[in-house]
Amino acid sequence: MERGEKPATEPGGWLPDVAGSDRTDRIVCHVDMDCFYAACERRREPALRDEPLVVGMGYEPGTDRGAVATASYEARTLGIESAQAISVALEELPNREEHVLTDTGDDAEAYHGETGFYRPVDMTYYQSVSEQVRQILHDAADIVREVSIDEAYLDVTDRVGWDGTGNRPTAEAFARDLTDRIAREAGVPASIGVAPNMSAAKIASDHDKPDGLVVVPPGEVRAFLDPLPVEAVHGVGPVRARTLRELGVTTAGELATADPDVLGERFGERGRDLYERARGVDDRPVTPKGNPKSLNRESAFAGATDDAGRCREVIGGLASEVAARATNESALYRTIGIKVVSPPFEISTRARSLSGPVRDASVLKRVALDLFEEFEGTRLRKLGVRVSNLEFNGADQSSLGNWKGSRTDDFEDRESTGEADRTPENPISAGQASLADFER
DNA sequence: TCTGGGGTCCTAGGACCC
DNA sequence: TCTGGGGTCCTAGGACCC
Repeated sequence: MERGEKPATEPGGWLPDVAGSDRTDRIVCHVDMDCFYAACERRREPALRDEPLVVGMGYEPGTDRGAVATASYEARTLGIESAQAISVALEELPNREEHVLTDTGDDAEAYHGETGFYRPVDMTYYQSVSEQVRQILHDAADIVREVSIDEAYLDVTDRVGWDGTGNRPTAEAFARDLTDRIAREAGVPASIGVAPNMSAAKIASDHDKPDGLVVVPPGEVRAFLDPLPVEAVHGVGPVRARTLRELGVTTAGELATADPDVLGERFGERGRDLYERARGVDDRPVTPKGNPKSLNRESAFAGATDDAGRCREVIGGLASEVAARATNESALYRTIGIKVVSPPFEISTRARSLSGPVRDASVLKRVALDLFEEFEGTRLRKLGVRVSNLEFNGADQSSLGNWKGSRTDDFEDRESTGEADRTPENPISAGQASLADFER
């Protein structure tokens, strides 16, 4: 391999030329579940329907711990927002004699709600519902990209027509059928946006939630986007919105007619993207989701602690969990990192790369603890462990890279002997390398 | 609104290489 | 020997998304 040349199996590396990537007549569908976690809870507990419902994690009655993951629309009208502290959210719920299930399954004495409910996140269950939805989507479209547990893009160019000519259903009929089917078979509501590209489809699905169905045909994209606030454009959060406001840009239409050079100056590469998205231009092809780029586990203390022993314990626990996930995903990692958050909310990260990919829980743990040393005794509220620079082997390798062939079955759970390690520049094996790295 | 957990992508500066 | 240009990798931090 020439130096600098990326191995072809590199996750997130180049993709083969995907037919249709630069077509302007694509039909892209964005499916977005409405309040997915809350909808799942209602599916198995119908009494929660039409009630204000807060789903959160980490809540401990009487503390500020825990944040809202999803609030039902009924709860939102009461002022409850996602990411809000649960203690605050519960105060917004009207009172009645009713119990609230806590994360530990006990009734919380701290709260007697009225027509308001709290349920702890149950990811395993939501995953199972998500899987049902996933199967429906794959049945409905040839190309599906799952973005998250409750969101996916579909390229339905070959199955749907804008105007319904030929034997194809119209975009609207297709989307209507799809939401009906998801509701019927998976038991959860969805909103759908259809447009000529991913960005516009995403904005469309968001436009009329819940239970929305918005179709934006090719000729109408600009007219649809222009009046929307810039925040509607994917990639514009609070920080960029403020910067844009300083430039006099508050709507997507204004962003679309802003000076692209100025945007490039302020936002770098992203500026160009935002500009194009606001103009309704987005050539990214819908591609199936590849392998993850990093795996990470983090956890917050109730309050903050400067107890180094306790922190080391947590780091060790998180490291084991990350290692287990890596095994689960057949991932090898070359970079190990930690994240520490100190009050009020200062985030620091540290990372170290090994000379070869490994999958070794003890190395992971030791490197993580080693990186943590510099923070020992510091007051911390949160800790995290992460692995990145991942490589995959085995049958779960998705779509790309398998053709490289040679390195599929020569290692199991043992440490990697990845190809990269056998190059002339680096003849040592990954196992040796990782230990040498650690001791240095 | 003082903040949970799991991710992605981009940027800037430094080390290092030819 | 104090000096060019081109490039990659690594780390740390930031913004954003769900």
